Amino acid sequence: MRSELNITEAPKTEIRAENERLILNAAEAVFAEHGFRGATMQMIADRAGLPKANLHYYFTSKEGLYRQVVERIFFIWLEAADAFETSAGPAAGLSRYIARKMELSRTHRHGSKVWANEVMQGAPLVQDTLETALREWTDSRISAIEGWIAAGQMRPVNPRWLLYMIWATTQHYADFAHQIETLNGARPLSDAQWAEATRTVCGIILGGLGLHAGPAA
Amino acid sequence: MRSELNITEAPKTEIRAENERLILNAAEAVFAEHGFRGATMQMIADRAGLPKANLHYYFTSKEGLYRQVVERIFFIWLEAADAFETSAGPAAGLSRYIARKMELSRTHRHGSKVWANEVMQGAPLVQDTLETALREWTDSRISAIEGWIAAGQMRPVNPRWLLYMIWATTQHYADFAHQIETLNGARPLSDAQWAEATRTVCGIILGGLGLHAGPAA
DNA sequence: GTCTATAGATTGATAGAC
DNA sequence: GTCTATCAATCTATAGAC
Repeated sequence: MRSELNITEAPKTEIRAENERLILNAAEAVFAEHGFRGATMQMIADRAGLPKANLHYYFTSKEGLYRQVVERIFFIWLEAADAFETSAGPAAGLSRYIARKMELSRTHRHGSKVWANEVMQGAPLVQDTLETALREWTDSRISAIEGWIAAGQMRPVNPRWLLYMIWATTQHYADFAHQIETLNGARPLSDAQWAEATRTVCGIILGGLGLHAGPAA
Repeated sequence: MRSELNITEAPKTEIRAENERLILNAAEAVFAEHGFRGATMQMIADRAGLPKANLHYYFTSKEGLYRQVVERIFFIWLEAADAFETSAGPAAGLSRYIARKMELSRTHRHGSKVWANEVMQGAPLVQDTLETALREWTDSRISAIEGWIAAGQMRPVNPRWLLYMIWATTQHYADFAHQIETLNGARPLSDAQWAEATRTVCGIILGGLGLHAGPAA
């Protein structure tokens, strides 16, 4: 007595995973452009190609959806943080980190904008993350840079302003992508332009620290 | 037959100017935090300490109010652009421009955020400004920098990525002020910290271009 | 799991007493 | 010039047929 149900394996779970991914991607794009309050569930639904009610079937509320978008971004940020490897010295460590962050600005533009929006609004959601995870990560890298300076491996600068400079410069290519593309004749940056921008950013910062630019990867 | 009216000179005009200023300042702060769609007239009214209806008495619509806020910011941006004086050579020209932009990030945080929000949303309002005024200004400074490079006054880099780097780094101190202050123990940067950050930014960029840092003013 | 219909709250904007 | 009351539109969220 075999029924016609269960023809595919775990159908409900697959549909759920696929739709959640669809909605999360749409939400990321809409939250990126309009911020939390400016975004509407209707915009997100339209972008996902689903009726508005389906969003509330998969996510409890607008804030719950936003929270998951922000969490996803934070894990991507954590992954990029690993590129800041301190064991190979300042030139290699900094240039790998800068290159990785430039890559993320190209591949995860929306995520960067959502983070920027969240911080500009006073971090109502990620305040504890700033105070714990980001603070610890920042302090540990500041110590590493101070070690390099003490060892005479780079010019003495306050590591904090150096880190902010790297964050600002790399994330600018995501957050201000529209301005950059407008000044580029309304076209996205080409592969060659991304590579040159990355090389220029690495070159100026490393040069400013008295280092020779390492391989941009 | 002297009436009790007209005791002060031009009372209506003074009241109008004062209230418009009050509303514009409140609107700039609210638009900075929430973007155009996320901001509400009620929030702006509360911040200005006025009933909501008064906003519509002085400004025709939410969009009209937003437009005036953005225009005010653009004039401030224009003023900063003048600090990029090319006649004194790269070290003086660039360091004065960087110092002026850092100063603006400190004194006009909200304006910078409104601009960032507007660009992140795809510049629905200032698109023509990007294509005309900003493009012309950028092209003229790129030419100036290319002149310095041709004269052997600085290391050869693509001037475009250099300009983006300066914009990104300086505006970061306004747009991400909340993150910076959180990492500073929930306190605003002191005078000394602002000065040191400005010196560090100038030092790294000028050093990366093979220049000696000029006076940070 | 999907989708139409709609409830309940909030929005931009205006009318009209003061 | 100020401010309460209110309208029409839009928002988040849910109910309930399919």
